[in-house]
Amino acid sequence: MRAMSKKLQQANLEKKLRDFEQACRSADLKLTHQRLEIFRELALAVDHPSAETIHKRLKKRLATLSLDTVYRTLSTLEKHRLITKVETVESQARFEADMDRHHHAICRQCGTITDFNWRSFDDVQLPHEISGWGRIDKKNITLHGICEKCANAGRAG
Amino acid sequence: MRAMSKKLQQANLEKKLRDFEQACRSADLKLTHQRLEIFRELALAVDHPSAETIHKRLKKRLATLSLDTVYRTLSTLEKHRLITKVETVESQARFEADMDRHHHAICRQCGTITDFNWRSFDDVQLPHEISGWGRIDKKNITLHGICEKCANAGRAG
DNA sequence: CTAAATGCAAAATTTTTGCAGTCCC
DNA sequence: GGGACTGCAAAAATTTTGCATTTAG
Repeated sequence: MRAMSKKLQQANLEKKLRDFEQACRSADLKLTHQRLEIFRELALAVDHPSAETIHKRLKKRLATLSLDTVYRTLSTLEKHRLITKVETVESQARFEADMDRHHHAICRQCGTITDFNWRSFDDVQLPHEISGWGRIDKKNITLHGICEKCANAGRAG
Repeated sequence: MRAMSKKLQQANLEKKLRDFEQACRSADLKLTHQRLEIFRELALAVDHPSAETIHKRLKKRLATLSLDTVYRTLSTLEKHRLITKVETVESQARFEADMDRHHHAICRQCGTITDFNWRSFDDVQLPHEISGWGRIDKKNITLHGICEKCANAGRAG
C-alpha cells in the first residue's frame, strides 16, 4: 500500500541501517553480525515476520544462527525501541522495523499484515469517554478482513 | 469507561446469557455446565481475561474443571462468533464476550485492557490508500500507554 | 441412545533461561 | 581483556490433541 521506487527503497534501507548502527552505539549494544543481519532482514521484510520466519530466512545465509538468538535479539531491540511487536490475535509474535506512525490491515485467511497511513486520523482527538484513562503513547488501527488475493482465490478455487 | 448501574448490568448479563443459550441451541452446541459457566465468567469480567485466568477463577466454584476444557470451549465459542480474541502484544491470548463495536486501551504496565466507544470513528471512511485492500470486517483501535492508576503508583512509590 | 463434550495425560508449539565459549569494543 | 553476545541444551509457558468416560438433547 506504499508505492516506492526500488532506488528509493534501497536508499531508505541504507539510512535505516546507519541509524540502527548509531542507535546501537548510543545504547551500548554491540554490533554483532547476527544482530545486524536480524535487523536488516526485518527492515527489508514487508510481511511482519515472526521470530521463526526470520530465523528460517537467515539460516540460508547464516547457517549457525540459532532460534534463541533471534528471540533474544528481537526482545533486546524491542526493549530499546528499535523495532516493534505487532498486536495480533495469533499465537506467534510478529515484528516490524518501521517505527513511523502507521496502521495495519490483517487478512484472516493468509495472515498477511499490510501497512497503511492515515495522517488525518493520527491527529484527531480521542473521544471524551477515554480522556481520563492515562498517558497514551500510541494509537493503532487494525483492520481485519479478507485481502483481495484471498477473496479472488476463494471465488476461483 | 462505560458507566452503568448495578441493576442495568445485572439485566444486561441476564440478556446475554439468554442470547447465549439461544445461540448455542441454533448452533447445535450443547449447553454443558462448564460451557455456561465459562461464558458467564467472561461476560461478567471487565478485564479481558486469558484462558488461564478464567480457569483460575472458576476453579473455586467448579473444582473439577480442567484447563484444556477452558481452551477448547473458548476456541469453540470464538469459532461460532460468540466471543472474541483480543489483539494484543502479549503471549497469552485474552478474550471478551462483548461483541458490540468498541475499542481498547491497554496499559503496558499492568496489562489491563479497558473498553471505550467511538461512534464517529466507526462510521468514518477509510483512507484511499487502503481502499483496494479487500473486504474489511472490523476496524479496531488499540491505544497503548500507562493507565492513570499505574502512572500515580509510579509517582508515589 | 448417540453424538458431542469433558477430564486426564501426553504432546506440540512458542518463548525463555543457564552456562560455557566466542567476539566486539 | 572484559563484559556482552551467541549457541547449545534444557526448561518454562502456552496451547492442542488422543482417548476413555460422561452428559445433554
